[in-house]
Amino acid sequence: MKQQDSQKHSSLVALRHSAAHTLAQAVKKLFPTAQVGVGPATEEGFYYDFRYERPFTPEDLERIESEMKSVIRASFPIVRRPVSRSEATALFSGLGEPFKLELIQGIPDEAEITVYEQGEFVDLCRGPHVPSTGDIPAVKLLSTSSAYWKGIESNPSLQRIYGTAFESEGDLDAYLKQLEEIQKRDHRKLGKELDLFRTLDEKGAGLVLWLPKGSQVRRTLEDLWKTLHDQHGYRYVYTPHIARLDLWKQSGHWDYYRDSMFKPMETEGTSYELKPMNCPFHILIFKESVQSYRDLPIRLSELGTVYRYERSGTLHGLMRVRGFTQDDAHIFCKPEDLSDEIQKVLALVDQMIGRFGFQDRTVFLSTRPDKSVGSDENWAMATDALKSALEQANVPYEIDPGEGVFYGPKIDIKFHDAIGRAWQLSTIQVDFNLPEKFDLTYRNAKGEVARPIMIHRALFGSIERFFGILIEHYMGAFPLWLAPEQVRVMSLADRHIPYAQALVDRLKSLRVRAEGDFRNEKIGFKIREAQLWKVPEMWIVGDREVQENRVSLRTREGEKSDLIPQETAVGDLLARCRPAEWAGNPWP
RNA sequence: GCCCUUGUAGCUCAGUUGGCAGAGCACAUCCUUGGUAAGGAUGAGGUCACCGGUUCAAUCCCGGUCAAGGGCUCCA
Repeated sequence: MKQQDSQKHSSLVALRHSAAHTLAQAVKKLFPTAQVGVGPATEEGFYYDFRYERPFTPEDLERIESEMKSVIRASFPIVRRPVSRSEATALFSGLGEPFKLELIQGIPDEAEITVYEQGEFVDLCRGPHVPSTGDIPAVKLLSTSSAYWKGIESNPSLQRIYGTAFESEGDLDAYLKQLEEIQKRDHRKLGKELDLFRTLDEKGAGLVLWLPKGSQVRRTLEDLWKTLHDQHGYRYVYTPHIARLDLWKQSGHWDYYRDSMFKPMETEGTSYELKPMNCPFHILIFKESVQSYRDLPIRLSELGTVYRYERSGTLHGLMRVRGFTQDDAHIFCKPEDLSDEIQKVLALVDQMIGRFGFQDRTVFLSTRPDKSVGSDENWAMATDALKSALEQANVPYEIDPGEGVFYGPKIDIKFHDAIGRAWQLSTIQVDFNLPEKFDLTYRNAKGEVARPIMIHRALFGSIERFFGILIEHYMGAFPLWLAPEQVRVMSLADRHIPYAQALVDRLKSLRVRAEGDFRNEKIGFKIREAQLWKVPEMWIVGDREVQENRVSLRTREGEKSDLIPQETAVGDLLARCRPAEWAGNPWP
């Protein structure tokens, strides 16, 4: 089964790669002065880069696509031909393709050089390809953008044309449906429609305004987070948003992280810096409060808001912002406790994230990067501790070589949402660098001075980003326990308002997030509106309900149950509307 | 930051080949008191992102700035 999957995958790669060549062939035919860059298959399709005197327009794309289809109809055989270096150089200099010549120069001496020909088009390429342009059953061009030659900013800017190709029209249609689905779920669109958040834009790009409804969701998340962290032995702390630049020099952030930090601000001749991370403050708290091994491990947690300078072009809704709140914690422990502490974090990750209904989870262990600090022994010890924790917790994982942070290795956990997309949420990072920089010590059981190890960890990653992910995952329809408005009570006519208002008041006093819609509108109108706001439950009140102290219920999904006694409805709601940790306790 | 595209009412979007700015929804007032996704009427609402230039006249043409969208790169 696995082998079949991988065969299918590699044949799709060849198909898309051939589609990319076909794209280049079509562009060269319609725009003979265009020069070709590279054109690989990607995860979801393919692209090809061109240098041309003007940008390609959507109309150009249509013409190019129909030209591609005629190339496909012509069924040109795709022929592989090994060539000598001098032959290749002569060929592409004759064609006036400087980028291809540059690629040839980059091919090692001993490597074979091959070209692939289809009709009048020839491309430097190592393959593989499908046998004929006729073997591309379904292809579509999607968008254009710019990209630097070889992805280097100082290089010329090329125009990239994106497309995708599939084994069948049906597969292509399914893919296009998925794209539509992604657009429907876009958290920026839903965030606006549902009044969840706004970005400051002209008043501050990359900064988030949490509107009341979004703030309510955040509050529920944060309350639950704090409850779980209390239960797991963390101590909650608050730290400032700025500190003197010296702190960031001592921590090493100024050396290693300066490009992502806002510029320092001068006050009374002293430089202050906006915090990009919470860790140095937690370290200062450690120094204030720990002296003995008996105090360890100490777990300091904070929903700490940090500010990082992100280049303007990279900002994106809630997913990439300049001010965000980390669900942060730092665990300081004895070296021998490291693996144990990591296992505890893994368990907490599952307990916290497990309730959101993500499909599954993949775990990556990232090892030492090129740019890093610390001794080989420390890196080996920390990496081993992460491995042994994963193995003891029976968590399967993949190695991500060189993707660790500069101060230590890390575990990254990705979760798959309702439509299968993977999001990196939780991260667990071992750090032996900061404890040294700040000379953290404690007395061990033998009375010796020892150095603690530090673990940085976050479950959500950033609250802003996690909220964005949740909006897309749930398509704005938050589950009852998380919904900003849980119940909307609606009056049928004005004479029902006193009963309905009393019902809302009762629910509010029980800490249910209930609102009333008593406007002078027909019930159909109110229901439509509540549906559009994705309120999970609608409670409808008319003559029959008032007379018998009942309510009629309708859920967001359209299920109805009429004339439920109020006591039953309220009791049932209380049992469902809160996380299990708070069951039976309306005042978390 | 760079390339391309875009910026008109609270929202979604028309529009003017340069001559007083338009719709739907939302909002306000009134009529209607209606049983599970839109009852009706009236009204208010805009420095056409911002700054400058060309012109008798600029929302429209030109330049710049800011921001958003799609990418490159980077990442929570």
